[in-house]
Amino acid sequence: MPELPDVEVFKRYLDRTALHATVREVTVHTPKVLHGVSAATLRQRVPGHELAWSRRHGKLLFVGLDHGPEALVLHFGMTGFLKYYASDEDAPDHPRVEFRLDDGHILAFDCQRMFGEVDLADDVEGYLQARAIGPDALSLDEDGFVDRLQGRRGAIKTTLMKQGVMAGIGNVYSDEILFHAHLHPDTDVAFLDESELRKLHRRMRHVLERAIEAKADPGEVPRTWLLPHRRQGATCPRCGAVLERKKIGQRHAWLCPSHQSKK
DNA sequence: AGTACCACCTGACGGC
DNA sequence: TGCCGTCAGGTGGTAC
Repeated sequence: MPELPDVEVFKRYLDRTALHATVREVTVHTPKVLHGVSAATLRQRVPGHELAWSRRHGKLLFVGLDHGPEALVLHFGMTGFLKYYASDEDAPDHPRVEFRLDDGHILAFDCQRMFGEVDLADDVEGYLQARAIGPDALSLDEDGFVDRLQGRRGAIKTTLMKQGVMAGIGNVYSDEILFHAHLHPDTDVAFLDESELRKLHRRMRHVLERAIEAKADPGEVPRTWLLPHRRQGATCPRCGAVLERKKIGQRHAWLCPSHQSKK
């Protein structure tokens, strides 16, 4: 479930491993994960270039080729992650695309369920625009956040998860943010006044930043969070009420019914 | 603009 | 033991 915090962790992993290495060879084991680019194009355009810079936007990770605008695009779907390794015995279970590097290591894009995507972008801004991806959730200041949400309607959970509204929040962290904001996930955005939206923005920032600090690891986030307790029969770490699971906008939300009351 | 539903895909898990 | 249905989760397409 790679959402913004997970992808930020992947970025930092890349930055301290494969970044600045030069690609020697690209091997596409599963063409299905390629979106918008062919294996032939990857093999033709990537080798010989340095993985020179990285940029995360929402759930997307861009890896720049040399110091130009062209970049690999990695989207991790539900089960994707990166692995950098030198020896075959350290290879992950489902390497879909492998980048053999000049430092003797391999950078693999692993994705068990193949919902992830690998692409090649001419430049970041154009790519985001073409895919109608909104601003990164962590790049929004309070005013920007209010601007993006005001005038909309529909469940707040669904709205936070729309990548065109803002990028990076998925099923798990939308629940976490709303848990911290004491808002029921089915609350209509139109019912939230400006001060409530500002408060929600502060909760969102706090949750995303703290999750990154915890390496997006459910075992590392505070036990007072919802995240480690999303399972049948679990109780709210704040008040002891039995947690509820509810379908909202075709997704399952977890919430505490006692302090996330519906507005 | 928002909602609903389906499809994609694999592996884990519960029920019988 | 083993088969089968269900679920997880992000996104995109389509119809209303």
